[in-house]
Amino acid sequence: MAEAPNTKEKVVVRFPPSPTGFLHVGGARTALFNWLFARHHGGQFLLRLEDTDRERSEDRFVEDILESLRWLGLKWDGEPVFQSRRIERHKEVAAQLVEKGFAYKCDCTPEALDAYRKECQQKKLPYRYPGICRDKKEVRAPYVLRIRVPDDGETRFADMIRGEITIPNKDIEDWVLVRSDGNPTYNFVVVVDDHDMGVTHILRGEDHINNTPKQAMLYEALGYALPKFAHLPMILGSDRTKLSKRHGAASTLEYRKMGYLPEAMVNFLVRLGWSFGDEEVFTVDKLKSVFSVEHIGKANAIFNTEKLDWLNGIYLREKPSQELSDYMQQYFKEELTFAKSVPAASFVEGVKIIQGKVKNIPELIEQLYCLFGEDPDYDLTALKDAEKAPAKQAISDVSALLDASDFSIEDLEKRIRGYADDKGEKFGKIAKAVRFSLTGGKISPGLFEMISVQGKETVQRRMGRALKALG
RNA sequence: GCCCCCAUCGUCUAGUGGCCUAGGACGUCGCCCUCUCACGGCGAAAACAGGGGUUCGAACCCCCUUGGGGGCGCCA
Repeated sequence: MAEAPNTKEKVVVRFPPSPTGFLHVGGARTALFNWLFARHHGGQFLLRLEDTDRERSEDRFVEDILESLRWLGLKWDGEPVFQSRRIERHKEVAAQLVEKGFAYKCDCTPEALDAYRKECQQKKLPYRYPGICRDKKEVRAPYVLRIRVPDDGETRFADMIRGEITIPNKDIEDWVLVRSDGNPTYNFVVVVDDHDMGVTHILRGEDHINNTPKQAMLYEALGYALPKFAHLPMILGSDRTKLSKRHGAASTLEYRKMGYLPEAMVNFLVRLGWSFGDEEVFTVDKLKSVFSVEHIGKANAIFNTEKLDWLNGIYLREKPSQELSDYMQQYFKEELTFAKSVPAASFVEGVKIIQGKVKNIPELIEQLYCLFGEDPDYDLTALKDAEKAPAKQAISDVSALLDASDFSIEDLEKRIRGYADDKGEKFGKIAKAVRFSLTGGKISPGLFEMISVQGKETVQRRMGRALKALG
């Protein structure tokens, strides 16, 4: 049953990656949850590139992120916002903050602070900016802008997943709003941008919980309405730590290369931290109708691809062969050059008889190569010695039998099964010999389907070569 | 060290006080189906971290311990 989207509440969410690296699967899942949340509520899903760290931001990462989202089918609304282009606005708000007395200038040097930080570590004391410049009348450039955090009290906020979260103000330092070079920091701009973009709900990783009170103070200081927060459980690597570059194929697009279908990836990712009773397999449409934060869990999940493989097999099996062929032409063109001269219709037929037996696209391509690539090398160990002579006989008989066949599956089945019956042989034996002649080994798609797809010329040529190999 | 969050099979999870001798899924292992490989079917092993409460009754509520994760930047 499609649940009617809640149209009463306006929903605007955003996904704000920073283009300082590839989009890893944790980020992809955050994007997915946001997108699903927006689609479920008939709201907007905005994209913002947090590229204020000019040193580390790169265009290729922007492209990687956009391409990852496109691949997964997570269409964003409107044009992506580049945070770096909003710096004048950020400075304007910073000035307001100083004017209202919520922020002050600080000329402590990074070196001095580092030394103090080390000292704290040695003494096993918690480090926090000690407030040296809080009441200074005069500061010398270069200086940073710090927010004045109350010494007492606590800051609390509601989390849609975890309930109320409370953090004592004494544990929050007078953090930097604007760097000495004039560039604003993350915790500051994120508030300004989310407000300006009209963001109503923030779904993000649990690693941001500690940033939330800092941001909440700013919302209050600026008189902005506080959005609703939902801190998602994290996806951890197999070593149970936060996902990062060193976790092998952490980049989303790598999974495309590994031959996972986007629908499998989406299905897999959504089940990491979200559930819907006993159901495991979801179409995107179904997700749009049933997704809800209430079913998001609290505990971190380990990224383990066993279930992904299973899901991928399901989606591979179900995908219309023509669509799957097109998909492969789009993303695996290089790998398919061996099939250039194969007629399109035969290629699709080939895909059709293999797609149900593999769990990713490289495996599918490997099998297609067996069908359409170069003739195989014959692995004589595939047949026991005692099987070789009867196999030769069967191969040569079947080859002759095929002269008159129209190569339809029905006709092939009738002829070959008939031959086995006539000979008083088990069909399995004949099949094994024929399979060997066409593949050089013992594994193949269904025999008749394979023969039909390969066609008379290839089949008889390979049979001839097999006979030669058998001596 | 300080702060925050979390805790059910190996993994993803259902479970919101009695329906739980804890359900599903992946993976693993048997068996069946079968022209091979897959698919599919059937079955098995496999978990409430520990200790205290509260209650007639606790996987579920509270506290402590332990364990795990995250955060403590002029990164985002």
